[in-house]
Amino acid sequence: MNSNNFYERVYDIVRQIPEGRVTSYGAIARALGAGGSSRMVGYALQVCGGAYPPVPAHRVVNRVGLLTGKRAFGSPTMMAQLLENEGVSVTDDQVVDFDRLFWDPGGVLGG
DNA sequence: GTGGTGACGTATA
DNA sequence: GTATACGCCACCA
Repeated sequence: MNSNNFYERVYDIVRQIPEGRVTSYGAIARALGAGGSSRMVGYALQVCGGAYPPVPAHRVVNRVGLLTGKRAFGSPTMMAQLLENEGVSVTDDQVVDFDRLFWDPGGVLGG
């Protein structure tokens, strides 16, 4: 399994995020068994640039829908634009209707 | 091997 | 409800 590494664990889940949806670090962390290690999730996404297939890190935000990792895309607005490209509205670096667009990785992986 | 850091989340005052 | 402190654990020096 290529998911033996912690990073790929995160990548695998993030890539499961459907288009036009978003999720939180905590949800991903719990899905991979990290639970309170939500910080490691974002850390992994920061270096997702060397992962393949590419990881839609722009679909991952904090638990309030805030685009905290926007700076990891090279531009402070790139993350928001990528989301808008998929139909996700973003205001003030914050996802609109986050609760509605929220996607639970465990709800799919768990079957 | 030890110390510091971090795209977060939870608990406490 | 707002503000502060802690924990969590993998990566880097």
